[in-house]
Amino acid sequence: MKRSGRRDRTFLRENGSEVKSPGIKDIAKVALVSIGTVDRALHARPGISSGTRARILKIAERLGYRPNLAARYLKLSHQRKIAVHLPRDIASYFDALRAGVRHAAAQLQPPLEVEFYSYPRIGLGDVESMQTVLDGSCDGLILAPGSLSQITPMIRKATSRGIPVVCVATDAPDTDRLTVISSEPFTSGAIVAELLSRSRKEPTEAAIITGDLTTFDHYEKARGFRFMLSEIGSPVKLVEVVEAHDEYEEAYRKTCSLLNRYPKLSGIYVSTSNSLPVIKALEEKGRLGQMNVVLTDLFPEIVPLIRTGRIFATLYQRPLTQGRMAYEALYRFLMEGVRPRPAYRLAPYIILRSNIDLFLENSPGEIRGVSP
Amino acid sequence: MKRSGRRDRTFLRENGSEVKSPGIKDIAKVALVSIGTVDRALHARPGISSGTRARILKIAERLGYRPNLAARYLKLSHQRKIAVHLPRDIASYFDALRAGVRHAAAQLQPPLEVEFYSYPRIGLGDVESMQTVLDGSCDGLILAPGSLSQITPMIRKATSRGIPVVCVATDAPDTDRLTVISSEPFTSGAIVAELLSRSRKEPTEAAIITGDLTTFDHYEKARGFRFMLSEIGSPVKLVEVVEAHDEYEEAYRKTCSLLNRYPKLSGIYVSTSNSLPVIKALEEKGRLGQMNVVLTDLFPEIVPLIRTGRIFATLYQRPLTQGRMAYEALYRFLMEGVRPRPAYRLAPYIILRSNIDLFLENSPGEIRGVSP
DNA sequence: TTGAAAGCGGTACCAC
DNA sequence: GTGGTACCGCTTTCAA
Repeated sequence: MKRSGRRDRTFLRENGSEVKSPGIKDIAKVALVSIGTVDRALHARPGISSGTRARILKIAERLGYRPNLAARYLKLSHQRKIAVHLPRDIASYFDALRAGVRHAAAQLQPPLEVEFYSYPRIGLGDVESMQTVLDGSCDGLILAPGSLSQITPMIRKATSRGIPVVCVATDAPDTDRLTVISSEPFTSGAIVAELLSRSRKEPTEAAIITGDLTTFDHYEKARGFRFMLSEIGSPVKLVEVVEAHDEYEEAYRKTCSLLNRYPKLSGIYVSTSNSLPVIKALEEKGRLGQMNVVLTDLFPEIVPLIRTGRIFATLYQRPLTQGRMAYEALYRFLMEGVRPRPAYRLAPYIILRSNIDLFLENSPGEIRGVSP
Repeated sequence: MKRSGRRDRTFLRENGSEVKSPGIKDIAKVALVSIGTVDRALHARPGISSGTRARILKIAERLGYRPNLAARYLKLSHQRKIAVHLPRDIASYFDALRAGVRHAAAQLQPPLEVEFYSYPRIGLGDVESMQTVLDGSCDGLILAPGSLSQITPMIRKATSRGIPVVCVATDAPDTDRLTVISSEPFTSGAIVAELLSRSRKEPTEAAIITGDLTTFDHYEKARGFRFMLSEIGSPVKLVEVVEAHDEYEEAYRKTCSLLNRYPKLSGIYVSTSNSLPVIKALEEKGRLGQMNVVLTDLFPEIVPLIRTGRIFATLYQRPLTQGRMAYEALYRFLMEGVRPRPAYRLAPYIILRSNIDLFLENSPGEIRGVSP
């Protein structure tokens, strides 16, 4: 039987007995130097001759030296601190994102100190929020860059001071942020186009209700939608892209108008979280349940609509995972010096009538599953 | 501006200055005892009067004592070892599961020592594989319980010796395994039924190709499929459930026969990984691309078929996540005494033409994303 | 029943 | 350039 083992802190001696994995003392003993010298060699510190350094490094490698992180953190126990700047709105989304950060922080030992700063909503209070923290001091930043023109220089300032910045939810291009974790909007749009097109032969009409096409995320969703329609030669025709600017009244009004103008409209894709006014309009016109409606994100009001099939699907942008990954990326960079990829683009989950209960079972509070 | 902080190892003194979080020394100082006594109190060790214990515990609570895990692990550095027993087949699935375990092991510090044991396939060599490890010694077990009748007593034996067992991929009911991490089969079947039914008005026929209906996982998928058909009043009629016993030849032969007998069959759900023979049969009969086909799991041969739309979808059972969660559950139990939920049921991912590339971008080797 | 002290494996600092 | 040593917070052992 094959037996492929993995030994982290122990290794097999030739006689087969297990011994503890080597530490700097073992290296020192073999190299006939002191542990101080070994330390200098391993960390490329000054005050050591290149000859001994090379010799020690080779020995360390031969012995399979791996530092004991517990010991290191114990000694260096100066707590690092990161700040998380996110809007309060939309709560269902950003609360989950914060929960993801918290979850990851509880998992990775030793934890970073995390401070949460909340401002009313994107574009309102975000700049001030970040300003206060830059005046103070912290070792890393997680934020959702809303008003790009104002946030971009702040990100620059932070990184120029050596403070790594991780963007979540949306990206800040042309900055040297450490990385970005976001749901991939183009794919979201493409998925919806595919779902709405599936097994239709006769031509039908669909519309998108979005926020603002100058927003990268919103634009990309529409682009992905169009792309997939043509890619699969869909019989669905996109008749309109409605910008509702994430306002309740505007979305309601424009949806009513849309439904009046397209009595045969059979599909709607709401590509932001602003879906409640759209549903209200559909309901009032008696067309909820008659059309294929795909939404974005999941919150309590949506659940019964999906359970009963009045809403076909919603795309869940995995805020919990985003938060967890943002923390992890920052953690590994701060604690281990590991640079993450420049971007992590998550595939959204497709939530349907058939799987929504499983999603709900796994989400509330418990986040990813294994926590208490 | 609201500022909700979270302090793990530091706390705010009344004057607002940050100090390090209290350790057992601080408790000892306040309680006017030695750190040894504090230790006895905190760990409910013998040799301490219940009076002082209560007093110390109260002080510890008041100070918000949280043990420094780095220090604890440093001192206790006896490495715990877990064994992972999984079949070699189906490699695309179980290799990913192993990778998930490895990934989690690299994340959670200090790592457990992980030994991988592989046997040819479920039902072949699994019992022997587990036997060897029970003879040896380890602190925990991760395994896919295949031949229930034989594995069940071994799980009993392990747990009776105090060795926790985590099941993955499939469950072993009526044992006291610590927990099970698996993809939810009933939901898988339900999702496929919903996908195949969507926006069909005229009656159509569908079939399931499965392994063996006496296998819980396979049975549940068929049950979920049937359930969702009736739940949504689907026009799709399930005409046959074919058992192919995960054999290539048998699946090919039976699919050919199926296609001959149902010339109007428009949907097929392959509920195990054994999809290649089915695809071959479809291709030879010229019906690949003509029908709605939904598969299970993702491996290289499938990718181009989905990209070109010849296969509608595949349900990905998230082996990486399963592996990661299994390790995490075992880790938290062994290291922190945290008991996991009795079962974690994962929602499968729906992979379509529109999102397959994003899945591939995030999967290969990099597993969950943030690792190097 | 309690106190004192020795490490665990690193890092950092001082003395040579 | 190099060696020696204190110390991080906790567990454990031995002595009182």
